[in-house]
Amino acid sequence: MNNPLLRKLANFTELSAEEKNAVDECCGDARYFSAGEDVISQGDRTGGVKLLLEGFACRYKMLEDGRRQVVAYFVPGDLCDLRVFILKRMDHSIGAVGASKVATISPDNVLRLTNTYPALTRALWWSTLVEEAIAREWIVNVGQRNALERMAHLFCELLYRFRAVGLNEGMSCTLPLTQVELAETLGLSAVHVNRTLQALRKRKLITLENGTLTIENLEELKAVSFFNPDYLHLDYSNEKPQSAEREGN
Amino acid sequence: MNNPLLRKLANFTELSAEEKNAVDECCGDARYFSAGEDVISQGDRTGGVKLLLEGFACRYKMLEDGRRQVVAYFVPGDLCDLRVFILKRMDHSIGAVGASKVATISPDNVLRLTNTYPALTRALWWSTLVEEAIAREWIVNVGQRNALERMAHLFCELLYRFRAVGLNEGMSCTLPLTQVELAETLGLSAVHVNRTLQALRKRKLITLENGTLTIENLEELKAVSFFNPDYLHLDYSNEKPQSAEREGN
DNA sequence: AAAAATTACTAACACAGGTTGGTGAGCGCT
DNA sequence: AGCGCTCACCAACCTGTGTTAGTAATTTTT
Repeated sequence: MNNPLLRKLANFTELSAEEKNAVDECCGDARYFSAGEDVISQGDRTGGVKLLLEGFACRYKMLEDGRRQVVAYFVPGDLCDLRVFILKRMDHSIGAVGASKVATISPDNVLRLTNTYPALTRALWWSTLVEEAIAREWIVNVGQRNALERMAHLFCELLYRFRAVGLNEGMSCTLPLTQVELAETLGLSAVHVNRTLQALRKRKLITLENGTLTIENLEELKAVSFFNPDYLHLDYSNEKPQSAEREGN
Repeated sequence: MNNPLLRKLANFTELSAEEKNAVDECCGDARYFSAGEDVISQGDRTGGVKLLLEGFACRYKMLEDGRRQVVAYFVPGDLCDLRVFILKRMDHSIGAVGASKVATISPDNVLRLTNTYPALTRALWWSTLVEEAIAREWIVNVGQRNALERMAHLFCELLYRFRAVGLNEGMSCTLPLTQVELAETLGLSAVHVNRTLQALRKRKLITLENGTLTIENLEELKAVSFFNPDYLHLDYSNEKPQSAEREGN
């Protein structure tokens, strides 16, 4: 089964074959979006829940004067809030950052799944709680950390998240971000993003080229950014660090 | 019925007397916390859901080097994430800012309520979605806005939220925040908070003294901070601005 | 009622990060 | 081949905000 949502949920619990099938069937009709295209725009009526199957996407808000802030990234397997359809209109947009494949799960299907499978429901709630925790950590990031720390922290987070769905290659992952987009994510100017990237490269912490991020020294990158992965709640069985390439921390 | 949670949910839907009673009964045993005291601390095992009944509280995270960031405020009627008990440990703390009264609703009661009353369940989901939307707006706030805009935006938000539970007196509300706490909320230094407060006072936009915030010119305060209340989703019946002292935009 | 903390507030200086105005490489058009 | 566009990158200068080091007024503790 290579549904990235199932790979993600496996970080929290084990699901039965029946549950996995039920999820898979809901991801049937998917649409492709090209880089820069909006999946949903601010002000749209809220429809079904979106699931990113392939690619890289973001959630962003615009200020009236044109400033833009990215408030979340989606890696494959990420759902965009399970219950949005309760609200009337989107107060922000979802945009494809790289070319992406997105499935839409209808409200009916969400209700059917959550009414039928308690273990699956718990796993889905876990994923929304993680999403909220990430948002909080981003507030800390822009509020307290300086440019270098912020960027280092973001890269740590993204590596962990790609790894959680098996989309890393060792310490590398595909990350089709421009420096302007990074700036709009970190609350910096594009020029300063450039300076900061160079500082990270000079310190042999990362490389970022051709849409690929490689972390050269994860321990050091975590240390300079005060990165503590607890907020990702990837601790499968009672409070142990996740499996795969398990780390200190 | 003067349960602040019910007053808040009334912004989204009308609940039956039975549903209101069911909620009320779950708020029975409450505890008092004094200013500065932690309601829950980072690392604690997650227990029941907390409901702020009176006072003012915050959610905050600490960095290892002592920096602190407030990532949310709670006004009476606010629940602290409906489903936290799915996670094992708190990745942040909840602290009383002013003296506060907090009820604890057990996981069992949450499950019972949501399994029994669909309309109530929808209203509770609405409140968690609003909480998430506020977190996102805070990312925008610290990421894109300068000191004056940030502070103005926060004060607008708080007035709207106090008003939604009937805890305003016209353009005033009780806000027992020190300048240091404001600094830790807005990602500024305490000194700059002081400067910015004075700028807001000089421009006749607000006063803040003795723990009371008064907004002297809401329209202007909204304008300087690009405040758009849509993200609070207080639109009761189809897309109309809320009642009470209804405003433009 | 004295002592100790906490809080609001001020001034002078320092610096992180923003702004402006560039260059050149790469890439998809026609 | 040439045009337009995007992107990474660079240098010089400017400014918003942080830092440090205070004073004075309140509040809390003893």
